[in-house]
Amino acid sequence: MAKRIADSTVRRLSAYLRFLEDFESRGLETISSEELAQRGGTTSAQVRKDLSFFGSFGKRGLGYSVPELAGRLREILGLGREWKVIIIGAGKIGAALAQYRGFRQRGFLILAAYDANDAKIGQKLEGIPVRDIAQLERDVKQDRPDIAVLTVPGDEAQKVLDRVVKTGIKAILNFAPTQLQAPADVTVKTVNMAMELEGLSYALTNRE
Amino acid sequence: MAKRIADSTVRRLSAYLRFLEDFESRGLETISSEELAQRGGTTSAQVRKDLSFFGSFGKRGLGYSVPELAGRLREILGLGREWKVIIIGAGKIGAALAQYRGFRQRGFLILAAYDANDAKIGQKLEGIPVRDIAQLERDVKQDRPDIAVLTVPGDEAQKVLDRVVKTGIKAILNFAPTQLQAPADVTVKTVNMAMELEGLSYALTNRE
DNA sequence: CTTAACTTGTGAATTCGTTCACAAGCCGAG
DNA sequence: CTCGGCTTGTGAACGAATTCACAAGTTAAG
Repeated sequence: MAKRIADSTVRRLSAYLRFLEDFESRGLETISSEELAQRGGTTSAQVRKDLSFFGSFGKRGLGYSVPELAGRLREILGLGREWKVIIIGAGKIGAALAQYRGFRQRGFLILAAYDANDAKIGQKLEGIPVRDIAQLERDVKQDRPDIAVLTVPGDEAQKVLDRVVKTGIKAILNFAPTQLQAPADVTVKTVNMAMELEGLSYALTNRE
Repeated sequence: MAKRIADSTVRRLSAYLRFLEDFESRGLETISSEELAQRGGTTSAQVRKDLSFFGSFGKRGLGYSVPELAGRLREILGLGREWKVIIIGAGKIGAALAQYRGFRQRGFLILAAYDANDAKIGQKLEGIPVRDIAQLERDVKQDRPDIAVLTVPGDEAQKVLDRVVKTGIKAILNFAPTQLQAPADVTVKTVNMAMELEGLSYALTNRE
């Protein structure tokens, strides 16, 4: 990939794909950048610019073929294959994620959850086996998961992250409300509810 | 507030506050923008610029007083008061949120959860009462919650949002993987796990 | 009192992302 | 085949956010 693509662009591509799938299921054949923009709360120029980083997929005067563009976006986003996921931390958030249908739907296969709590080890979490965190390294060597989801308490997150990174996993989805340090070749995305809530608090406090 | 503050700035303030609380609990008195920056994965100039939008809180040659800056940030973020929160959708994600300690810790008080499922109504979700969504309007009039958290399926989210907006609630935290339309005076923050996962998929697919 | 070592606060410069504006291409009607 | 209505793709203009760079203030030591 020649140019570095902005994070915001990738997020929008993800949103476009969701609308396209909606359109696809309703049997629509083509869609214009304008229609796509309205659904995504952006502008048609933005949509065209986003897509232009990856090629030219439309037909002037006509718009985009819905199935073709959807296919291209899946390809760009790397959704053409199955990604193997492990969840670390079998608490409430881990459980909520384990049953989240969006994972499987998009090709994310949850292999297992890991925890240090003996009462949980050996149980099932929404059908997914809970294993002893002690066997993490061995399992990773064998199962080769691509993504680790961290749902551990904030004060353990960095330590667990370091351990996960050492196994060679290159993508982390972190739910701990902590800024994590990782090597440059490891991608960490953090979902921080506390931060979002404080953003709402700020908005409520500082409005004209 | 004179100038409009960027979303990214507010998120960083929120991160700075977290570090400051950590420093505070360790009894440290002052901190430099450089130290704050390292913890937050940013630069000292960024830290100073962020703070400069709201005033000048530091002492040249010395740095910032930890307790003072923490207090200022709490004030700026509107964390000096209690915010009343309702959760709409008593599923797994709702349950995970209901038990999340971060809410109470930061002054967010969860009043109730709402659901349409008779089996859930009247139960407790982590100690929080689950009420009939039918009585939403009446309850809001009485309890005056500030924030609504939406944990409903994607295809119902817009409908539920419209209903919530009509009650006069001005701040929404949305967990449905859907782009929502709301009036300009209502702040909507969306936490979209599907989007984050696809961001990871993209990163894994397109690396040098 | 002077000097050296630090650190803030902030205009200026730069980089990054979005929007504008329009030439180029496509389609259908006549 | 030509014209009018549409829509894409993309440089150029713009605007927003980040980084630079340095004067000004603070402290401690001599």
